Amino acid sequence: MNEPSGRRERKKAATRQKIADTALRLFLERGYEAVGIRDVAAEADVAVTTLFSHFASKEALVFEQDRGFEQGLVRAVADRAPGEPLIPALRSEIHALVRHCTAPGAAPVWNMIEASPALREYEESMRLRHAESLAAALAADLGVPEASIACRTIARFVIDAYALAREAEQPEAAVDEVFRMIEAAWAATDLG
Amino acid sequence: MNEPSGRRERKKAATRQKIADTALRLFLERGYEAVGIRDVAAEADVAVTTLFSHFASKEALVFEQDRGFEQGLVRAVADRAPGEPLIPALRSEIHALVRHCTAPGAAPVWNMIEASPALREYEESMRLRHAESLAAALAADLGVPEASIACRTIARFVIDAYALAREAEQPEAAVDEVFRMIEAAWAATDLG
DNA sequence: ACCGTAACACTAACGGTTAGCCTTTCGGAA
DNA sequence: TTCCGAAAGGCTAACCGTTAGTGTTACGGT
Repeated sequence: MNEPSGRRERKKAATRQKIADTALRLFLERGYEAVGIRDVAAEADVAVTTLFSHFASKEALVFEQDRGFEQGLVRAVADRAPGEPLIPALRSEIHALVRHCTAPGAAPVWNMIEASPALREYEESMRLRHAESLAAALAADLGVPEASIACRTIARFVIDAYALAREAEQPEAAVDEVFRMIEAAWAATDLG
Repeated sequence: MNEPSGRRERKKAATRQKIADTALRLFLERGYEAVGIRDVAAEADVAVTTLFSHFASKEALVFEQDRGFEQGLVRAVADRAPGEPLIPALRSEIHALVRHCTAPGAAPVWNMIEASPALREYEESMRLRHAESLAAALAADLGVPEASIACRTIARFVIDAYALAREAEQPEAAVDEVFRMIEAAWAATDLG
């Protein structure tokens, strides 16, 4: 009934990619707010409704790879080397994310995001989702109930580290500074 | 040129209050999404544009007292008794906020907020603003630069405590649990 | 060869938000 | 007291993101 591999899947993926590429190009050329959904759809040669069947919102066009970030975090916990302590594993994952975002080529996109309140707000709500996924992964890894306050707290703190680093002048140093605090917070729980 | 006290100010405040009261009443009666801005404006007997000159968005109608929360946090730092340690002062402020939100009479409003993604998202972005104000207050109180990572981190953590407590089954206990972690994080900084 | 359905298109609208422009009303200076 | 400037409010009309409703095409599995 399923087993995706087929022409359909390829076409769908191609359409999605074409929309995302077109959107990002237009946004960078003319500015995020100056480009309307109808512009993107027309330039990508798809209907507006098609665009929205691939992306839930205009902002989602910019954060196309959001899923990767989320899965990276979860895997940093679940798939870490046996015996590797939790917090350092998370720290290096956050380091990787920050490096990815501060890479030279990525500057224009992140400038655009910082210039748009709508995009900043969307990113924050995205991070909330990431924190919840991470909390679930932590709870699973530690064998405690999902609602565990300690897990949810650490998850939020880790996401905060990413957010704070992104706004800092020296992102890498900021990650280390915040993680020193997280390490202490973690040690203060029953679980640490 | 200014010195507010006048009939104009009173009328303006009255209009604002009337709009907020009407909006909250309609939202609770019919549900947040089922009530349109035009409904609120009509029922409050003002023009839509007038409504938007008092409130920046539909969501802002629900969080009318947002300012009070923000100032409370800042004052908890700035106006605390001389010699009183920082973190406990923040903890009792958060306790007060949580008690305020979990008060019996407030339940319908918070249920409504939890039921609406738009309102939840707005609340989160509101908290971001609060965290930034708190970070500034902390930096001022401690005599460190505004950009100080430690201040910004603690501010975020404190706001997280509020957010986590609001979602917890036992909000008061959650506040204490998170603040044990914050205390440890604070002690791990240069400032603590 | 055929059927079910996923992908896409088109039209219209809805609802929040804003721009442009005009009227009223108050506060304070002349 | 009078009058001017500005603030508050109003009206109209639109913009823009988003969705519902309704088809149409083309692919995949049977």
